[in-house]
Amino acid sequence: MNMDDSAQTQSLPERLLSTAIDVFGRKGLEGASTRAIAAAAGTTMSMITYHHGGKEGLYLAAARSIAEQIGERITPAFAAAARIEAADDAAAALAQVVALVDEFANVMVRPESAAWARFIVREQMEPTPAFDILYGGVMGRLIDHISALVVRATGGRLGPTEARLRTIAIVGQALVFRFARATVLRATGWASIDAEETAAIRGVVRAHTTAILADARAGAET
Amino acid sequence: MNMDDSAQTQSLPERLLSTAIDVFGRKGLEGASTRAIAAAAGTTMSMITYHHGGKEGLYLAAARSIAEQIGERITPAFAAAARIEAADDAAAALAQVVALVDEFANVMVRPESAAWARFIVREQMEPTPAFDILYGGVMGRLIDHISALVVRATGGRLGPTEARLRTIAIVGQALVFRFARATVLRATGWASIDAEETAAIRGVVRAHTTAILADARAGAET
DNA sequence: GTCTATAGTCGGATAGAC
DNA sequence: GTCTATCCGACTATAGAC
Repeated sequence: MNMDDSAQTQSLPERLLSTAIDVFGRKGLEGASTRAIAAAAGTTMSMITYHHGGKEGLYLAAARSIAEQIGERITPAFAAAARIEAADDAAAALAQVVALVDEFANVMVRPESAAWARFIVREQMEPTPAFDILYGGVMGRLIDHISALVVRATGGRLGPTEARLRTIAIVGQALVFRFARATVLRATGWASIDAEETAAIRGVVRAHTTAILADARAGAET
Repeated sequence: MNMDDSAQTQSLPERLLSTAIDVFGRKGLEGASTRAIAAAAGTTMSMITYHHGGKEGLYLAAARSIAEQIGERITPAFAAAARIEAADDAAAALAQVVALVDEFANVMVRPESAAWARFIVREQMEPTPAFDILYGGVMGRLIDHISALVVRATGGRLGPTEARLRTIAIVGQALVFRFARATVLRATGWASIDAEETAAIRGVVRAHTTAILADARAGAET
């Protein structure tokens, strides 16, 4: 239930926020108690009311914080993607999709993504107003950019919906290693996912993404 | 919060069980209240104590019920898979993986899977003793069979761990359409997933699976 | 800004009527 | 087997001391 070591350097509102992402992700909005969150953040429940206006306010603030953190990490990649989208070079677009998905897989297997991944998956299953914050803030843009690149990478023959479905399926390959973590560990017999395991996962996702796009391009040309 | 129309024909313990899968899936073990489950099943809380020995007992019974239901549906497919595993025919194995994943995708997009899919995803994120029931009962066997077929389909060069990683990635493509449903609807602009949408999703998953396996086989032969 | 104390609600378990 | 009534603990929110 504890947070990272930087807890000491964070202000109390920040500490509450990062703890909230973790605990809400594990227990859900109704399953998490404000007492437990406050205790894990080293303070008392009434501080949640004071700083975030109550449990609901803390939950929405947690969603905003997640969208912000992810946005900071991938905005640079979006700029590169936008350049390649404009260039209309299929080979470059394919390479960029593979690079983006590879980076996405890398983020997904790293422990930092665990807390907000759990939070996001819960919002998928039972969306609340927080889902709008997450989708509008980062998820929608990710799909927009990758699917635009997928269209380019396959020679421009894919319709927008099919490109989006293919994008979701491709990204799903990387996502599964985060949200089905318990199954991944059981199936492989791994105790944890460290450097070696990460490399194996990323290699598989890269190989699959390349194979899918090359095949889709060949199919489009026929 | 209501269940299917067959509620009238089910016995009270069965009604409690199917309602519990739905509500636990949405709210989680701690988020769901026994009063809410009992009310949705048209009875009172004390019936949960009587029939399942309390909230925890009901939760484990829900997990057993899920494993049982899925097991009934896929055991026939396992028999066919086992025959092809023994035959060692790469083309047949490839076709069988595509067929299994296609059927899996079909189940994943249908509304019946929604309730137990949510339940399973929660167990992935925060495993409880119920995870052992789910993994041992059905998930492990699914991965065992598909990965054995993947080894055959790619010419027998894949190691067991890589075959399992590839299997998880392939299955992840189908899974994502279930557990990231909210994002799928937003990204495509669909209001729901009916016959036409299901066909589009299955087409994408089939195409990707075929492309991945064909490429892996070609790579293994080099 | 941060804490303690308290009020009011809702949760799960159980006893007992039918 | 099913329900009602009740107990007790845990929860959120809030008032007020420092």
